Amino acid sequence: MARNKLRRERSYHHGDLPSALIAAARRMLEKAGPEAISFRAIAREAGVSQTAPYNHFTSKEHLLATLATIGFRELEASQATATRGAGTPDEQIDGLGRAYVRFACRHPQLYRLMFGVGMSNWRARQEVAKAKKASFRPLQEALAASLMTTSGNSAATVETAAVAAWAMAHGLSMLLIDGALDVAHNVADAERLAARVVAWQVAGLEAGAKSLEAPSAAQRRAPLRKPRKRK
Amino acid sequence: MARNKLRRERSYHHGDLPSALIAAARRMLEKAGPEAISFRAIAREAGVSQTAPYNHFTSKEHLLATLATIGFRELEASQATATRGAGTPDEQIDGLGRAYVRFACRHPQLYRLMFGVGMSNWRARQEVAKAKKASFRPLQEALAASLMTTSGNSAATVETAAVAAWAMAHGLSMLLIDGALDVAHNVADAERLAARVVAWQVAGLEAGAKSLEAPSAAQRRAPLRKPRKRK
DNA sequence: CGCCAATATTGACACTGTCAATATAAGAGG
DNA sequence: CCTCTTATATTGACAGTGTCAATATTGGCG
Repeated sequence: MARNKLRRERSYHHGDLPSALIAAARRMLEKAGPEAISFRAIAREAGVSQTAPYNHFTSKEHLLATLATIGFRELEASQATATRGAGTPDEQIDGLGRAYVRFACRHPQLYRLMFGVGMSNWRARQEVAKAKKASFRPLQEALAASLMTTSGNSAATVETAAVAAWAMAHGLSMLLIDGALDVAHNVADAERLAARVVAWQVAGLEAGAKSLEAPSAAQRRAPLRKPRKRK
Repeated sequence: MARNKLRRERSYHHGDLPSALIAAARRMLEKAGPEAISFRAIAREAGVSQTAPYNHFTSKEHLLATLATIGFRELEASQATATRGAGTPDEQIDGLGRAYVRFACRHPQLYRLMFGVGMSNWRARQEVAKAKKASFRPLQEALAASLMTTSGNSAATVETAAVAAWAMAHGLSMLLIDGALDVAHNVADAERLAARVVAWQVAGLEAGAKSLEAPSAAQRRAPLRKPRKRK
């Protein structure tokens, strides 16, 4: 095995088929959507014949999963740059949220793919899941920082806040991509709306935390863990 | 045309193929997922041969779109029953949000389909979009009621709140269905988490509204409509 | 150089969505 | 009752798909 050599320059039969394949896949993806993408067409686009890709990807699913993983890595990178140089945790959260939605709107088909791949293969699914969680971590951390500084909040509360933030960003992205919101027709509209929604979310952070910390009716109705049945 | 007669009982060749087809499609959907569903397999399941469905649906996409529309109608119905008898607007919002996520978790594949159908056909796409918006209206209205009673909020603020709420519910549903949240492994966990997140959201409503009404830094940075350029 | 393993191709199979041509039968009109 | 129209269902076909088995090619190591 001389994999390290293969990766360098165009040397073998094709040179670097894996990269060429995912590049082709990506190009076709943004053009025609995830459903219309065909393994054979990818191979054609890369200039090799139908079954050549099977030397590098075990299946079409595998290729798409790698592409999805790459997408998550890029999202993570864009999240990382969004926090760089930002000031207060709340400002960071604001920036992260806007950057998240912006990424989704800039690469709508890729974003769809990232959350749409149905992985029958266990290993591939796991890898995508890992990248997914990693891309979410920056927001999670900023949230934790914000909620820790304001007042002592339980880990469960912080976690709930993180889930809420992610759900918000993800849901908004999806609705925007789907064109379900007739408030936003173009990317600029989408970003403006995202900014408003994110600001909304940030403003409500403290109140939400307080409501969960001081067990209210809703909290009692739905604890994070089922309360031990008392005899 | 004697359509009204046809619809009654099993009379024609098959009886009521359209219903049988969507029933079959639905059955296979929840079992194997949206990607694995095949037009021919649906026909087989319904006991007719490959091309019989083309007398009732112009394409596979058309069939799936009608199924998605049905899904949205059911979601709308479940939302409607969730508000019935509830008290304050905030309690209604709480119930609506929980019911929304519950629906998604109970019919994960259908929910995926509802937001996943890529409609190349214009007419079908429009119909699905209409049902989609209708299913969202209950939450929208409860939100408007809540924000109107507490204090006079602008229409834009109410709209932003509605979008935020929908995004939250949708995003949380999607993340739960995808298994992206390792906090929730089963449906019960999911519902508990949903309740917490929704409660969070409701608690933050007022603060969010206030932040948007009193133009803050974020608001000035991102108005709903681009401010007229002043000379 | 010669060989081996990694890489690519060819051919095939079962499947898919969809179309054209054909067969069937239910209900309307005589 | 017997046609005839018209909606419905079937057969056969075509191009395209994902994937496998068998075969060919070729780069680099010994």
